[in-house]
Amino acid sequence: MMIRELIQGQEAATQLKPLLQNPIRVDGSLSRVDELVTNVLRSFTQALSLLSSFSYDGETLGGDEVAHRDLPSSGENGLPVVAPGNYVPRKTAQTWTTVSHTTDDTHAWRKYGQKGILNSKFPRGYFRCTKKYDEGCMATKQVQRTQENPDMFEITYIGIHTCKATLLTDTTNTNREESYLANNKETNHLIKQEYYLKEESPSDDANKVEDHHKFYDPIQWSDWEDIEQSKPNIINMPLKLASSDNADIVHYSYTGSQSLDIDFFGGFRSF
DNA sequence: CGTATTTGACCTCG
DNA sequence: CGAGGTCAAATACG
Repeated sequence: MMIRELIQGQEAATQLKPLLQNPIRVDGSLSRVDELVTNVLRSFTQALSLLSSFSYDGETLGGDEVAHRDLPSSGENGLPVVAPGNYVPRKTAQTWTTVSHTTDDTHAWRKYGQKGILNSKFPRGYFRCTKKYDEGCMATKQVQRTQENPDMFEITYIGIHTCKATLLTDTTNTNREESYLANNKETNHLIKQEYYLKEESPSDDANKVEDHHKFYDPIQWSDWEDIEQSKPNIINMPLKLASSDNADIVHYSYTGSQSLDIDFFGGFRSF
């Protein structure tokens, strides 16, 4: 699978090269370039993800079973130690946490577990990307209601999405988790209604794209610029949803794969 | 009837 | 051993 990804990326880059060398741009070549660049990036991301997590479930790389125990954990700089003849299971997944009043984030998640957490009032829900088996996307998230403010969720994202972005698509299955994690179902119901209302509100075609953008991505692009270089891929950062009455996206933290820790607070206000 | 959720058992790691 | 994470059979959903 990893080889396939790399070959795809190589092919895209091969097709890209003449397009960039040719000074004469025929129409449509720009979007073609964009498409190819996207493919190249996607292939790299996917391949890297596979590389760093391939023995996570023991079934990748030809299904050779790799024992999880009795292996060196990890060397300095967090990189896996590769013993001769051994593939070392390593989960060096990027992780970031947000606190928000919604759990929606435009990706399709599937719940696979829930646990009571010691000293925590509320259970923690475990979600994986619905495309785990279609596209091998290993992204995961954990959702837990905060003690202090029960209608806020602390959401921890683990691993980047390697599946095709589901931005601006299907929203029917993505927020069911709310109903379950909810103490106050009415509140979530209201939020959900607002969510749909806003989504359907664009008046005319001219404003449609911008309306969507404003709604789905109320965090301004520039807010992320400072940490741009530390992130694996801006596409994979959580896109937040916020209703216009609330400015409650409170806290972001990010942990890169090279033990680069960033922790900062933002008071992002959504118009 | 296919897909998502629920939930207790199971697994892993400290 | 126990806390947290995952699996999977049963069940609910649409």
